Amino acid sequence: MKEMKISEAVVRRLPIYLRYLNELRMSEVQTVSSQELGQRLNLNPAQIRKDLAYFGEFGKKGIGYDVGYLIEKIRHILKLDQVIPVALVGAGNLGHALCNYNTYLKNTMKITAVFDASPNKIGTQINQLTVLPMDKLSETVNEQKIRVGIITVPSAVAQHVADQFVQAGIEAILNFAPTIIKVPSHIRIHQADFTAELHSLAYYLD
Amino acid sequence: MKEMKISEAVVRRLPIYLRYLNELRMSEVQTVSSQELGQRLNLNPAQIRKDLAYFGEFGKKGIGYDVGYLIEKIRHILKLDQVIPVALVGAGNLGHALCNYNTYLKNTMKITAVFDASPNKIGTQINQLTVLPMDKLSETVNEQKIRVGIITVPSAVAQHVADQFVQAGIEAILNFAPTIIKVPSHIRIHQADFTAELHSLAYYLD
DNA sequence: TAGATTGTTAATCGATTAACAATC
DNA sequence: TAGATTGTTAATCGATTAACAATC
Repeated sequence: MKEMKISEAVVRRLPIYLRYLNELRMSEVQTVSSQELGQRLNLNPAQIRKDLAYFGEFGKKGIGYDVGYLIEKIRHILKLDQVIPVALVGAGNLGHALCNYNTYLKNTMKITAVFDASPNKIGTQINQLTVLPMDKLSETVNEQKIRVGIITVPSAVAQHVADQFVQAGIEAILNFAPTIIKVPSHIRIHQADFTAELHSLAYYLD
Repeated sequence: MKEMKISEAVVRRLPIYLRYLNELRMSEVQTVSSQELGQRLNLNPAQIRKDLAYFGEFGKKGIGYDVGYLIEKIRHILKLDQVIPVALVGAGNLGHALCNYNTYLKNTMKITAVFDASPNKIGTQINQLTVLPMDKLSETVNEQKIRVGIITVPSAVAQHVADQFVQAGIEAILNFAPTIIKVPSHIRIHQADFTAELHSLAYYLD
């Protein structure tokens, strides 16, 4: 059980559980069943129980899950029981928007450095952060122990930015540019592809 | 074959194919094999052939696929051989960023109206669009035959905006707010959830 | 105790991949 | 013709769901 490989589908659901559990805690709900979770999140209760059971026995038979305890556990599983420093490259509107989520994400992932190639952007402020030039990337990643990189630059330069992230020693990348970028296999990469999302939506129109 | 149900996984890959094919066309590449596509997109060639075969026989044995022809076909399958008018609610940084994609998406989905509840935002310009008040939503959706809605408002009001979209007669929604919203079953909804994406990324850190 | 709900096994369902005849 | 590559079937793999004993 210790060394079981967890599927990507499971890992993608955990943050969804976590978010709703946080809402429940804010409403001072003490306990929740897989049934209630499933109802709210449009998921099968058996699936939720199975997902959680990969990591331990977090529930109580006949009762359900303690909200606070389950939050703790999922945060730990996702390694979100620590602040993970994040760098963002591309100080446009999208980069700006993402920086605003720092408050929302406060005790977990935190954007601690913003970069841009354009002299117009360098030196400007985004929230409390000063936009840095690209040649400070490697140095900053090291100093601040940044582990994750976010790419919000145009597609044409996304691969180049990814290469610089990899060079600098980042462990994972979230790419918003609408293009598939290549990274070495030890780097985790997720695609946040708004245009593909919209295009696949069109298929379902009548 | 006419009435076969296509899985969501297949539909999500089509825009990825389309995008790379467009790149190939720009480089004046005439023909591409499933092998080459797979290599570039990190997909199994058999999967690509199977995906395409759900919709017809688009390739030539021994040769591969004609780039221009396949683009035509996928655009048609995704209903992107027409301009689909889109409304966006939430004229913040994120909304602003998405409006900038209009150029990129030019002959397909097009944001034709932007709304916001805040008096500070109403009347301001985003690209060529004037930000409208929420009470113009229904009217505008009807007049412009808008079929898709994008939500870029805070989580707390996302459900309310979705309800208004549904009321106005929209067919599909792309929600950027980090919360699960509920819509009637005839409405297609996709989640563009940046925070969940980041959180699941953390799991894969060492 | 009776009712509720978990954790887990077994059954089902669906998606991916391998293999290959057809054919350009 | 020989080499390449499709379209498609069969095999494999994996994920979801149903069912239920255990137990709070």
